[in-house]
Amino acid sequence: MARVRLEDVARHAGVSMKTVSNVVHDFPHVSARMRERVQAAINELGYRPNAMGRGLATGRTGLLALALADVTIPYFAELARMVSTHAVKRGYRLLLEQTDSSLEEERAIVSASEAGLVDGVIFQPAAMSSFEIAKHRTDVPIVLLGEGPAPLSVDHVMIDNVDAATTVTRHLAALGRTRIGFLGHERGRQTQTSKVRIMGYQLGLELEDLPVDPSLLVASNAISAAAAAQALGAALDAGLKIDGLVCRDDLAAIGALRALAERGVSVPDDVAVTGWDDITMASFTHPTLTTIAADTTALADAALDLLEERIGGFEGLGRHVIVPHRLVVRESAPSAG
Amino acid sequence: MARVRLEDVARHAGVSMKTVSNVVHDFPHVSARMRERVQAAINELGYRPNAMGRGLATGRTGLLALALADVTIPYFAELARMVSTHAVKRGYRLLLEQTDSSLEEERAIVSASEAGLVDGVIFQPAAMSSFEIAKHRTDVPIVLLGEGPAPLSVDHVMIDNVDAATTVTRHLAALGRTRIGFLGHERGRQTQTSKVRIMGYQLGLELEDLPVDPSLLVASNAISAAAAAQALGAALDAGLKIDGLVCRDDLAAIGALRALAERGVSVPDDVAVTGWDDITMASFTHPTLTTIAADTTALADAALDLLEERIGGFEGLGRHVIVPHRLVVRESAPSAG
DNA sequence: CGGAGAAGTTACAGCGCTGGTAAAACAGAG
DNA sequence: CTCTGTTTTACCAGCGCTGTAACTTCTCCG
Repeated sequence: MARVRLEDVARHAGVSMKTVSNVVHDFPHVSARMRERVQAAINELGYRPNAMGRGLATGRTGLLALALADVTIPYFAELARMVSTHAVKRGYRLLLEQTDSSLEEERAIVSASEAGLVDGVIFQPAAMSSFEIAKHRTDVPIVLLGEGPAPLSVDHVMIDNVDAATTVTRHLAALGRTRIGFLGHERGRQTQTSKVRIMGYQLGLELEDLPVDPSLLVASNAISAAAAAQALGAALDAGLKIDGLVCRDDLAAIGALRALAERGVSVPDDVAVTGWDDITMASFTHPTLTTIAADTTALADAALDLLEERIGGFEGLGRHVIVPHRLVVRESAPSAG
Repeated sequence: MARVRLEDVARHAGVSMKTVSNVVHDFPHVSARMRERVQAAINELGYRPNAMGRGLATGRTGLLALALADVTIPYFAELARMVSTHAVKRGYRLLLEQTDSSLEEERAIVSASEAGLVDGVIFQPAAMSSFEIAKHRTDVPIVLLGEGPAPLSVDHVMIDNVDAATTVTRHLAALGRTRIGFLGHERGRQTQTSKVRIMGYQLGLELEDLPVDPSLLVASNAISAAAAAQALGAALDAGLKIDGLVCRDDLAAIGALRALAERGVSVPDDVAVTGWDDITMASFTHPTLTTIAADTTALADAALDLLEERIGGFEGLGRHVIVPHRLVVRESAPSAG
């Protein structure tokens, strides 16, 4: 089973390499008889085109990189699935890169120490600033995802986080909640995601004439249910009084449910809770989670659209695409009335 | 910012291409002065080695494919994370391929219509039989994951599923449960995973002198909490009586918790429930899940070890590696006594 | 101070494929 | 039966890099 090359097929079929190449790619201007003859040779020899050879010759690899913090974060897993599925439909395959939100890893993604491997990059930054992205960026086409900063020259797809956070906060207010907390942002330096969501939360409070009280903000040590449960538990034990809770993401909300349950606090009666992302699990928590759902299909599609245009040679300024989101109401914060 | 090639650097530094290549790869036998001079040229020109070129020349790409059904299934997400992390440590990057358990997609993975793109494949089959794998397989190094069938010629890493299922079943029996059900296998044609877990479940029942009753097996329409909840709910409503429940995986267990909660059945008092996989969420369900935890670090490492040997040229028969697992006891099925 | 051996550097031939273009084959018209 | 116009096929030059082997320059010892 030695490696079979294009040339071997050509010789075997008694035609030129280019003709075989044309057959492989289903190019026009190949007579039916010729096509048949070549195909027979291909099958007979078990020929498999070599992606590297083609890649070198065409300058394309058909690979896209998807860079995100951690695939085990359910939202990212769902994002990866969406992007992968849609990418495959468009003839690309997906390279998975995890950054663990580390600045160093993110820099490596953006500055692409190796050229030619991927045709484009879809990147959800967590640590890098807009300035850093602009500074380290090479000329590999890239599309940014999420609420992070985007340099003017880079395409960007996101949902309107401030609006969503405002919506969710007002939803709690409509339930008559007046001491509405926020859970799950980072202690210390915050990701842009946390910042804009807190911004929307505050705006919601203001619109409802509720006091904005910094002591209602409960930071967490990590993006995980465990860290959120621990953080909220500690805050409650220290005397925090709330009757509503906006969580930065569903994982934080799940942690909150746990911390509240352990302390005999009823959800939603004593405290109404909302999540963010509408991960699959949000329908299976106890109680089920009211949450913000981004349209991830539209997100993946938009990102790929922009990226393909860049790959195709578009060189204009960065485009910013806002993708729809909606509030999914479940048990943890039911509708008013 | 035109593309800079190795040759450009060589010319700029006044040396041969090979010397530049040696510097890039930190090869020995390059004098410090030379190294410095070349490095300066590299920096000055902003040279990035081209992966395709190197790939063609060396026959290696540094890419591995990880093929699994669906990354949004939490166990697979955790697997992907592990494999990716360990692969990166070894100098590889990971291509993510989702098969959705479809026979066609799985065949495409195994028969690799394109050569040269990945150095090896790690594949968790769901639909393909051992015979099919052997039949479609090309000579790309491959390692199989999971309890599925493996042809004699192919390497394989798994945990001892029968033993684990027996353990978990006996754990429930030790709690005094006598009507122990099984939830979450496929309706109709079952995956090998389901088969071996049911096998271990039955063995456990037999060892405990409990009756093996087919009506205690509750099949589900999909690997998801929703499908499992629906299936168990229907069974309960139809009169199924159980006091213990072995679930095929944590998702099924989460669905079971939901179905039971909705019917006012207390877990673990009325029904003790166990999951499988120890996904992160298993610590945050209500109640928390007793479950089987595979050593995924060992799994990823073993798979990569085998694969690297194959990539290195090993051509012996398929090796089978069993990786450890353990029972993690939490609230849904606490320890006896 | 000459020569053997080590250290450092270079030239060159591909790796497998495709794009552009030249050449050949063929068909139709006069 | 020749000539033009079109379709089909073949040739060639790389794409960017590395492995091999050969060459040049040092270094050290007798």
